Amino acid sequence: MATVSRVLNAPDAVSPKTREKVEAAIRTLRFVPSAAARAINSGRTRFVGALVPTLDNAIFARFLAALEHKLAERRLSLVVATTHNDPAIEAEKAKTLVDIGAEGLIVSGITHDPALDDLIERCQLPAIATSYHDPDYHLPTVGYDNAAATALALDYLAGQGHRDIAVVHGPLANNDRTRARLAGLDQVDRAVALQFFETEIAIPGGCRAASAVLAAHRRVSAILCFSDVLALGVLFEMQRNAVRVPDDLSLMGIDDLAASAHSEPGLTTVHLPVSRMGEASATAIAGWIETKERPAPVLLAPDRIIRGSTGAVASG
Amino acid sequence: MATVSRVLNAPDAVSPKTREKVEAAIRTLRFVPSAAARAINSGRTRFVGALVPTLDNAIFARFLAALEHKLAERRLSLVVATTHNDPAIEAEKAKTLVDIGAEGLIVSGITHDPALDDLIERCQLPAIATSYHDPDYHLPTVGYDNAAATALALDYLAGQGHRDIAVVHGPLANNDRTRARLAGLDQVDRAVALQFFETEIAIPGGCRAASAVLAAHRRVSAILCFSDVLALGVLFEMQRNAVRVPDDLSLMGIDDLAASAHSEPGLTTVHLPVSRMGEASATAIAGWIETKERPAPVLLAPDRIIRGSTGAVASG
DNA sequence: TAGGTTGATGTAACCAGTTACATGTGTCAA
DNA sequence: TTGACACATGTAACTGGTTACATCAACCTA
Repeated sequence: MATVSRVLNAPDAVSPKTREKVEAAIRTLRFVPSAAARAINSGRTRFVGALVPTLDNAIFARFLAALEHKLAERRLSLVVATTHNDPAIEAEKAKTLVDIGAEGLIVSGITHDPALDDLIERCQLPAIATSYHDPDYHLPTVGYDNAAATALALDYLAGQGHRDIAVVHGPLANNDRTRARLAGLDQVDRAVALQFFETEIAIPGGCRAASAVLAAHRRVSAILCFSDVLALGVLFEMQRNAVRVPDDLSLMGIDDLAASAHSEPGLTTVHLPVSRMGEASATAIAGWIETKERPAPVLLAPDRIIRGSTGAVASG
Repeated sequence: MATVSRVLNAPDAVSPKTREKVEAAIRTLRFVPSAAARAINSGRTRFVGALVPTLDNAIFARFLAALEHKLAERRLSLVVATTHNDPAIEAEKAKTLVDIGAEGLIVSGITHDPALDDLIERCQLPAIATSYHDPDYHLPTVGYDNAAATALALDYLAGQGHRDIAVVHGPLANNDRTRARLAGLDQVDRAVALQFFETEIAIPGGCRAASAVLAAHRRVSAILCFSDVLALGVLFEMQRNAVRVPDDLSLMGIDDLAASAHSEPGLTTVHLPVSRMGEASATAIAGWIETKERPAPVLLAPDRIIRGSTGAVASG
């Protein structure tokens, strides 16, 4: 028994001929070591859980891809669960992840069910809040400043002379990221009239919002979407209605999806460093698990990307 | 000890007052049951692993979303690992998943490293191959007939009078799905001249392929992309070059992404039922784990979706 | 009141490994 | 030849739960 364990974990400590005998026995007996038995001794299960709103938005897929990749480097696996922005589902799935042995948790934003906070507290579980920045939050945040991102966008549009702007955003319910982005607009010190359009964060949602913008009484010269997915939907709808972008209407997004760089016109947007966020989250949670030391919050700067979908308003 | 276990798993078997005492003790002692210890007894870890080529393509994200959802109904969690279409990485990550205790594996396609087959064999691990259909494969497949999907597409284009068609596809290396789709073209019994363009499966890949198509000596009247992501890239590139779709060139994809229904023009495509595939995979693997009985292969029919991106060739 | 039954609770074996420690064997120098 | 030491290997305790079984008290019936 002990020798088998040594062959598997420290082959050098066993003489070559015993090792070979054991290895032969392992093969003939089809012996497969039990992960649970190993876990009970090491206290390690070697996986962490990530709770994301959805996989349908490429922005989360990109985040998870980076997270998974970096975790794998630290020999950690990734369990994924989707919450559909419902704190109750999030808390429930978090419970399941803990029940199966997750060593840490990655969550989105800072709005959560008390049951989730309680779970993290009780289990003394390393947990990181992403897509958000708040150094005072009770969990370390790894993310960007959502308000700064929209401020960056609106500031640019205003700087281009736009005074009437439609803002297309996702549902406000249970979504602190969207609310923070909304709040960011107030940081811009310019005289701009805003009209707000709430819709589902998906291509059809963008299309519907675009129709609503076109149907609105007050005309706008630019549309700011809080997500590139929405902007892409808007772009398609504009093409359908023969509204030229950016000649008739400027369009700006936030996220910087892969598609945004290659659409026609290319989408002016604010790049959110979700890949780096995935890597930073992986590093933070892995470090926390290994050293037992809570990591510091990480703030990642968003970045304005100017492409062809925006133009200046002819003065006068 | 036994009583604590009973309070947690069968509260009715304990008298109310003992139960309360135990619950109070659990709270004050911050007792959290160990997942590993439970797993060692039940022999269940309650999670399965999925190995997908990438998360960047929305098609896999949609598959995983459905898979995760349906697994959750069966009280199973999902561990996700990406392979980048590299069989060696796939085998390595599969090993990691088994090491941490995955009760089953979901893989893509039927081209794998021998090490993976060996692992599945040795561990007697329930494993399902998706995105493919082959009733004779040594693992049960849950998927669609890739050859049938492209045949459906090419047949439609040929029926619309197209005789010169460009085929834009992803890398052939290590990708049996792409090769099967290529083989499907031969099933179409029509006189059609095909030109092939291999590129990376992503929007920029589609853009580059589109440029290549436009630069080719021989003109085509239609482009068939083996993936909607590619078709979207092609569409953007055509817009950039003022090539009208479908007036100047018909464009057809395969996948039916969310974006495809709402692009301008809407993308004619072959719908691949990846959500149903996710659900069916979840049902199959969960059933296999619970009943120990290997499930039957599942064949899901692809479906032609005609939208605005294709048109008939004017005869003569 | 004795005996049977029921329900609650404690005891200890068990799951499948890891690891500290004890034992055994072989090599080498004195 | 013997003691010292290194190295290999076996033994048993330990991880943290679950569960079969034993025990015991309370209640009901004969």
